[in-house]
Amino acid sequence: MNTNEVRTRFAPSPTGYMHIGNLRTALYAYLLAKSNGGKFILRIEDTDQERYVEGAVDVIYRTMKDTGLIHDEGPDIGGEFGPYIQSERRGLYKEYAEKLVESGHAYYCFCDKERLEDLRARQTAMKVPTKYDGLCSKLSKEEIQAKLDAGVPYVIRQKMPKTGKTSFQDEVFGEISVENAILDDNVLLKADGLPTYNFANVIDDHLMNITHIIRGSEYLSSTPKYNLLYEAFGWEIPKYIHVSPVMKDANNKLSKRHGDASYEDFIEKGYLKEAIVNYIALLGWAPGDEREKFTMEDLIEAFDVKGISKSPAIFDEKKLAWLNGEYIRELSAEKFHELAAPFYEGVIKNPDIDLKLVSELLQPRCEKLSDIPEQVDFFDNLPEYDNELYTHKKMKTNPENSLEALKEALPVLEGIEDWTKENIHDALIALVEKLELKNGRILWPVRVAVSGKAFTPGGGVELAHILGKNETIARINKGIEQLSK
RNA sequence: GGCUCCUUGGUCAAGUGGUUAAGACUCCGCCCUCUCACGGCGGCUACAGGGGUUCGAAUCCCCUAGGAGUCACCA
Repeated sequence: MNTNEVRTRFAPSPTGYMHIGNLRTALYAYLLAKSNGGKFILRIEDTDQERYVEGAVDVIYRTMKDTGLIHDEGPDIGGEFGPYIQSERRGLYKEYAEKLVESGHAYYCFCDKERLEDLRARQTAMKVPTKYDGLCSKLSKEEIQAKLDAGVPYVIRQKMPKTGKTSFQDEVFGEISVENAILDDNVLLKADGLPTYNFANVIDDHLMNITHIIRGSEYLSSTPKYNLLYEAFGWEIPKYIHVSPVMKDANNKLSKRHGDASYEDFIEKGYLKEAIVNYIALLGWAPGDEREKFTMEDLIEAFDVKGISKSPAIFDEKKLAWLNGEYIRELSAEKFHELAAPFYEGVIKNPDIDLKLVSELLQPRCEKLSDIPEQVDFFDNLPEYDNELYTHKKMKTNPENSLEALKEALPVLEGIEDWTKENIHDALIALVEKLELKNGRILWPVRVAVSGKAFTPGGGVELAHILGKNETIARINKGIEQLSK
């Protein structure tokens, strides 16, 4: 193995859906590895059996594959540092925890939940920091052995130094340093024999040769404790890259628990995965130049830890929508139609409507695919509309002259043999010229009559073409009829 | 509350002692135009506040305010 190789990991716990913040962390880890020609590892942290959610692992696999965050090692594909699921590594942590006990960096603790709760309650009441009081660290060897022999349940706690301070260099936040005295003697190994995150992540990151740890800034304050562990083992401390959370608004993180959209929700709404990846890459990271559109390859090439910002970023769906619109417009007509098709279902049932033509109209007019239904609802059925729709100041139209316009347009349309867009256009423009009017005087009333709406994708000519001759004539007649009343 | 951090327009952000303080989204206006959208052009809006240091501070230091994270046998 190349000892200089950059190795990063994404280590989610399978407790629910993949939310945007998680995905972004995974993205950054992937980008850091790939921009350095390194390896990206997926590790599932399922040491908390109580929070395990069935199917959550599959969501993780699916999302990563979908977005192109392809891992080089992981539970599903293996690798030389497996297993990559913490619960399958359970046997290995105990040995390390015991090593720490031997070297004096950890100790057995037999305190039960009641005592700990009581302790915490008293400390809270006294307005004193809540931390373990170290009672069991004072146990003699004999006392410990006796309890062990008696089968008293125990945990192993990390023994923190009482003096001095621990500091480290974070790649984005700079130097972070804390007084050792305030560090709590955290549980390393739980009574069920499984490690806590605090312990497992250190052991696993080391055993898996992780060189750069990218994770949320919520771990910033506990990182010194992890470093003490690395030091106790005599292991090399990895580089840390902590990233600030993605926020819903100024005060709240984006979270699935609060009903905020997950990756899959955005896909359902008709956002393109490329746009989502592109957008979240820019949420909390900037390339340093003015580019805004990035393919995954571009991101790999441009990514640099220096561009990661310290402050939290608020997720702005408007900007995502804009970016998504950019991606939609770049699609080939075929591809767009393929993606749009599901959104016509149940909205346009008339088999005479050529959906490909509808797609042509829609492609420059939607930011996300879910914008489609409301834009095309008039194709199947002409909505009820008010005659006032015929009034348009700029077009200089009103119900009276619109009635005249429709009456003029009707025979012209009826006279078109070959119902093509060009023919419809040319015929109506010829009429406009004959009557010496502005285009809008004829075309606006036609558009209103065939659609019954104030805004439509495309103009009267396009809509008439898609609706077909019979339906167009019928709708013009309907317009004439209701304007004549 | 203790500790660790954060703070450039409404939002994302560039910026590392000297700039008219970029750019993008949003919003507004104009152009294009048969509506809408696309596209083009233009505009509004920012260095949280107060002290220093310096010839000079968004950039360095201190204080204040606001915000976040963390203080579990969760991760």
